Amino acid sequence: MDVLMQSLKIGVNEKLYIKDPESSTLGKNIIEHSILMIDELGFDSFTFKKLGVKINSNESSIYRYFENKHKLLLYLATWYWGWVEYRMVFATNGIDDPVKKLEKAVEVLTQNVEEDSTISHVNEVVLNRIIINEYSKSYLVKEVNQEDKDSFFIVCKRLVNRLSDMISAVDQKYPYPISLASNVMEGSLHQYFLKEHFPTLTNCNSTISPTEFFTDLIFRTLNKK
Amino acid sequence: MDVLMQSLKIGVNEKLYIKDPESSTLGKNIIEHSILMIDELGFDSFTFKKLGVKINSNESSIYRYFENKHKLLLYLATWYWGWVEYRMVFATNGIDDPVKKLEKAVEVLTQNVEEDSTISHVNEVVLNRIIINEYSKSYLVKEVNQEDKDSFFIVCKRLVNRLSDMISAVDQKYPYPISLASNVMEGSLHQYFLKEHFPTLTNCNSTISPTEFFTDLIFRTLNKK
DNA sequence: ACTAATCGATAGTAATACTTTTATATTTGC
DNA sequence: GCAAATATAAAAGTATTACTATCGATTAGT
Repeated sequence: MDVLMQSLKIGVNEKLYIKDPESSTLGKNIIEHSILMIDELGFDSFTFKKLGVKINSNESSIYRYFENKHKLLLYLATWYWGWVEYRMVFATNGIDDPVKKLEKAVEVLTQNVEEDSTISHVNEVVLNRIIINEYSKSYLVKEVNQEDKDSFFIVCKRLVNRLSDMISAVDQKYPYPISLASNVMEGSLHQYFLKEHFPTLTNCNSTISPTEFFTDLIFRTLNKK
Repeated sequence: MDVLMQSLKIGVNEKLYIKDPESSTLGKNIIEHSILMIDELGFDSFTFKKLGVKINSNESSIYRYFENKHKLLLYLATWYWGWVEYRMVFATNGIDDPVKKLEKAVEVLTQNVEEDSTISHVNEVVLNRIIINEYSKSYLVKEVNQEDKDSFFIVCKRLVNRLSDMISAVDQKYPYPISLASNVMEGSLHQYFLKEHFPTLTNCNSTISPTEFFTDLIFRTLNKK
């Protein structure tokens, strides 16, 4: 990953936290170890009490940063999509051919986060795993409409819109660009999940990647000029 | 819906319950009102205690039918997919043209459950809403591999395989039939969710249905003979 | 009429998801 | 370099959840 990334700070909606975790050592510790712990225990079994023990801090101190674990998950998800968006914009910037541009965008969005490109305290490889396993839980809640009004999903939405625009740039007549874009985003996470837990429900495996499947799907679907 | 449905009993894996809810009035009450209550409160806020109050029964009595609310959700989901599978097999049976057969299958799988075709105590319209909003939570858990071994997802898997076979029957050379099938199943739920809560992330609305989007997607993707 | 199964009621436990208070550090502003 | 402000740790407390266990009353089957 580019050196530029090391000084990059992904901006996250201020309503998602009480105190900015980037502003202190404890805050960064919370982020770093919550990622590892959610991955280890699963989001449902993860608690602030357990996290407090792990980082030698106190439950009540963590509550000064995040209202609850749901907000923390939203924070991590926003950070993740912000990071993906950055990489997507960076990777597609300057590509003039719409087909190649879309191809690159799909690649960034759907590719496996492999190399441990750890920026500071965020382990992106583990965070990617959390998004695959837990992201749906962040929006499949009764409060989703209010949370959308509070712009908690704005980064993810922007990303889908970017992809949709690139789809339309390839085929202006295609009638469902946004649905295709949201389908690729969500579907990609799902194919990774299937690959791991329900291998009989996907053709993706060690040789065929979700990127291949979705790239093929998109370009079969669109009429290239 | 066919009269035949009225006498139909959808079989559910016996490990999912302690006592068969179909075997008593209380059991049927649990099913009927848990569906309504999960829809109303969301799965996260739903508890056996609240359900007990609603049906004028006792928390501990409900525990005699289901180990916990997670198993109840798995039960409802299995019932739902069994019901969809039945309708899909019924609707596609006897269609010889692979294209028409696939078209029909996609229609059944992705169509909105509208008419209140209430079989006995199960309200399928509301159950469909629950599946859209909560189904992911039934498998996005740490125990998923063990639960898969216990065959909790067998009905859903069979359904995806049926669709995959119909895809291959249309285009034997298409390399990702299972991924396409699982993508349609999961993606369809997701497009309904977006339509309801994130309308800017989907082209589906009151005039364009998820069925249209996915039918179009599949037939653009496949080479018909 | 007897037996087994079913159910409701009550009580109890351990864990969760917080909130509040207080004492102690640490930082920073001057 | 010191006072004031801020941050953190520790402890205690509350309401709710997710169960488990026990017991007596009712009902159902034979």
